[in-house]
Amino acid sequence: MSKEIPTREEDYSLWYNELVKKADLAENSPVRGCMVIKPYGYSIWEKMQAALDKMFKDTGHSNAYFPLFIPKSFFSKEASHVEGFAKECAIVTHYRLKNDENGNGVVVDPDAKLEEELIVRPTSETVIWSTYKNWIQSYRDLPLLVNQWANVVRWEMRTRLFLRTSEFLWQEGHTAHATKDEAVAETVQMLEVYAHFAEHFMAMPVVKGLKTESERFAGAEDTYCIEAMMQDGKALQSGTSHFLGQNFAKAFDVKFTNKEGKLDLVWGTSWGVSTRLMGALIMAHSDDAGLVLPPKLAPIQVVIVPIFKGEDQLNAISEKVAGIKAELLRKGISVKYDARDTHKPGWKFAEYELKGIPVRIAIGPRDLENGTVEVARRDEKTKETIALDQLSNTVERLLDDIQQNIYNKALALRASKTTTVETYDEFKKVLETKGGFILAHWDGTAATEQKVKDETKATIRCIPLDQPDEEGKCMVTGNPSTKKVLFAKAY
RNA sequence: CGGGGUGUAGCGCAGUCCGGUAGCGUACUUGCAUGGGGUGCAAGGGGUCGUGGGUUCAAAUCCCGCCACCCCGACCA
Repeated sequence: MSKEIPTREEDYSLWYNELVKKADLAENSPVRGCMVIKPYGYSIWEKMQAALDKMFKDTGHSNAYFPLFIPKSFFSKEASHVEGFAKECAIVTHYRLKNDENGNGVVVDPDAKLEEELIVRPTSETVIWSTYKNWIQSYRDLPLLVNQWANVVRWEMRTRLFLRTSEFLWQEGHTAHATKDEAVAETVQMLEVYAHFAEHFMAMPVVKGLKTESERFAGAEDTYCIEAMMQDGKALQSGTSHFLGQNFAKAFDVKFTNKEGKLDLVWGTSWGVSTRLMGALIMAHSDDAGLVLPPKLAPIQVVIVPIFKGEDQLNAISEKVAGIKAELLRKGISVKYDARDTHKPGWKFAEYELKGIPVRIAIGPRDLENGTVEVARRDEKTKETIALDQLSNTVERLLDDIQQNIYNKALALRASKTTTVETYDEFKKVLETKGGFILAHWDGTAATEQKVKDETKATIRCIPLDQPDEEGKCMVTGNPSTKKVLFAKAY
C-alpha cells in the first residue's frame, strides 16, 4: 500500500523517481547530486558489469586502474578537452583538516594548501595518455587495449538518480593504435559491443550513429553513440565510442617508431558506458506496478513464494521446493525461496513485481495435492498452473520468452514513435503532438542544428549509421542534404 | 544565477489565515485472529515543529534575518 508508485500516465518523471526508490535501487545522499546505490540496484549493475567485462575481454582488452586525482596541469594540454570539462570539475585544494579554534567542529587547515591543485577525474584521457607516453616506444607496443572500471565526477547543475548524478560509476576503455584505420575499426567495434549488449542483455533496441560536431566528445575527432528511446518518447544516449585521432598523442607527446623506423604519433580511442544504463533499463521496460527486468540482467530470475497456514504446511512445501530449487539451479537459473512468515503471500507478490523479478512461482497445499505449481510472468502479468514435472522446462522457456518479448515491445514502441518528416512545420507539429524520434533532412550546419534546438528543444541525437544515403533538402533551410538524421528531445 | 514553491514522527501530509503547549495516514513494536494478490482488530513507542532573534502571560501559528531542499530556465554521459 505504501509502496505504490504514481502511474506513468500521471507523471512520468515522478513515476521514475519513485520507482527507483521504492524498488530499492538507489536513494539520494547527503551530498547534493550524489546517490547511494542500494544492494539490489548494485546487483543489477554487477550483472551489467559482468556481461560487458566479458565482452571487453573477448575483444582483447585488459583491465587496469588509473588514479582518481589528476594534476591540474594535465588539463591544460588538450584545448577542446579542457573547454568541455572545465565547467564541471571538482577540485582538491587542501590535504588536511584541523579543529576550529572557536570550537565549531573541523575546518580546512589553511596551512595545508596543495602546491598544485588536483582535479577529481571527470574522465581519464589526460592521466592515461600521460602514462601511455611511457608505455609506448615501438609499433611492437601497439595496440594497447585497456579498460578501467571507475567512478568519475562531473559537477552537474541538475541531477536525477542514475540518469545524471555528480558522481557516477562507469567503464572507460582507452586504446592506442599504430594506424588510423585500426583506431577507427576499434571505435566501431566497441560501438557494436555496446549495441549488442543493449539489445541482447538489456532487451533495449538502439540506434547506432555518429554525433554531430556540437554533440561530440571534447577532444574527439568522431563520436559514435547508441541512442535508445524511453517509454515517454525521449531519447537517452546510452553509450559512446570516440575516435580520438592523434589529439591526445599530440597533447601528451605519445610517439612510436614505426616499421620504417620513423617516429609517428599514436592514434587513440576511448569508449564508455555508465550507471546511466540503469536509468535506461528502468525506463525502457518498467510499468505502473514496478520494475520489469530482462532475465539476463535480473539478479534473481525466479522467486518462489510458499502459501501456507502453520508450520506443518510450510515444512511440507519447503521440502518440495528444495527439489524444485535444485533443479532450476542446475539449469543455471537463479532462484530465491522466500519462506518468511513475516509477510503474507499477497504482499510478497506485490513486492517482487515492484522489483521486477521475471518469474514467480507460488506453491501451496492445493498444489502439493495436485502435483502442480502456479507460474506467473512479470512482463505480461499473467499466470498459469502447470504440472510440477514440467516446471523447469517451462521456466527455462519462459525466461527466454520474456527476454524476447520485452525487446519486441520496446522495438514496437520505438517504431510507433518514430516519424519521418519533410518540412519544418511538420517537424514541429509531430514533436508537439507525438514526440519520439523524428527523421529529417539537415543541411549539416551547426547553425541550423542550433536553431532547431532553440526553437523546439529537440536536438540531433545522431546521424544514424544504418540510414541510407538519399538526396534531399534540409527541412529548415532547403539546402541540399544527403542523409536524414535523427532528432529528439533527450534526457 | 533568474522565476516559483516547501521545511511539523522513518516516509507522506493536516494544523499557520484567526496564538492556548501537536495531530492524521503509513511504517515500527506487542498480542490475538488471518493466510491462493499489499489481512483485520486491539494496545503501544516515536516529534529541539529547518534555524537565530523579536512581539506576547503564552508562538508550529505573528514580525525580521539566515539556512536547506524541490520544481521551471542556462550546462550535461
